Amino acid sequence: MKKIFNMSNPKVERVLADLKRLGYRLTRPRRSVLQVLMEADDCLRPEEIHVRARRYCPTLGLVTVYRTLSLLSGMDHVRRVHREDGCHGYARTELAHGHHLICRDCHQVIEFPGLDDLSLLIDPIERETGFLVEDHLLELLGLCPACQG
Amino acid sequence: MKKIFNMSNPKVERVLADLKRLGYRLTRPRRSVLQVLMEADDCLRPEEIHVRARRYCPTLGLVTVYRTLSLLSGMDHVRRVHREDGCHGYARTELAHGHHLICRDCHQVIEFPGLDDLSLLIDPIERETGFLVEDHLLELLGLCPACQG
DNA sequence: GACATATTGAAAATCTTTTTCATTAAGTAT
DNA sequence: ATACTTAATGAAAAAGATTTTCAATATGTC
Repeated sequence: MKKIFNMSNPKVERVLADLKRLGYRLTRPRRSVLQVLMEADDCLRPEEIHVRARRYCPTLGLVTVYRTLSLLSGMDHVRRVHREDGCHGYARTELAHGHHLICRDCHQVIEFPGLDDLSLLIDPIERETGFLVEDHLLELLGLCPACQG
Repeated sequence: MKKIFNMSNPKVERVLADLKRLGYRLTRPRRSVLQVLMEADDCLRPEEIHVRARRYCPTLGLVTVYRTLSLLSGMDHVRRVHREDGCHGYARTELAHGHHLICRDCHQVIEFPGLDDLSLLIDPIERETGFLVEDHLLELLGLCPACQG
């Protein structure tokens, strides 16, 4: 297999292996999108991913970005994140655990970590509704420190 | 004031009073959108609101639906709800408190009530981040009882 | 290295939402 | 009631995001 660009990122490798396992081809466009997603520390819109990924694959089309995002989120390697402005951002699953602080003034989105255990909240709901809860999305809306002035 | 259509709904009346108080005109198109939102028990997409509201105002344009939704959500009488499919739904604020159970199989959205107090969760976050939290959106993703089979 | 076909990029189509602008109608004064 | 002022409306066009179509390309395999 020809080495296309530097791909020392183990997160990228892991997803590539999974794609291969499922019979998908490991193409240059897919690698480029994956590379961008795995090296990013925040969530990106498809257009932004397109711009960045062309560093690795200059012929990359926006359509392929959409298709790759759809594929990857189907496999839960990336996750689609709702944004206030109505369009979507994508982030690798580790990042997109669904905990956000969103400022209603400057619209910045801050991730906040360390809140994986919502079982106190979720357990009673599962009992009452019969729903099997697999994941959660929690967004807190308000004012960031800078916009409170 | 001429009675345009049956408007015994006190929720509608309350919002109309608020619109009036702020100097907005109580137009037939606005009444029709409001009527639909306040009689609905789930969240509706703008297109769906348009269809239903034309029962009350046959000349109603979709553009006005969008404008009215924007006005009403600015006043927090209705709230925009993110949907899996990428577009938005709107529901009166009581309904749209941001607590949803979403089934990944049949995509039904179930509201669950009675969870207004997330202060145990929110207080420490406010302390750590300096963020002022005004509202929250909590979505639980999983499988509804019917789709677990 | 050649082959079968999954994948791609470009263009066009779709769908949601916003903007523009001439027309209409709500609220107020007459 | 009638006239007046201007906020609000509807239609068309524009703008944006996303999907579909399809001929060309490149991957993994033989």
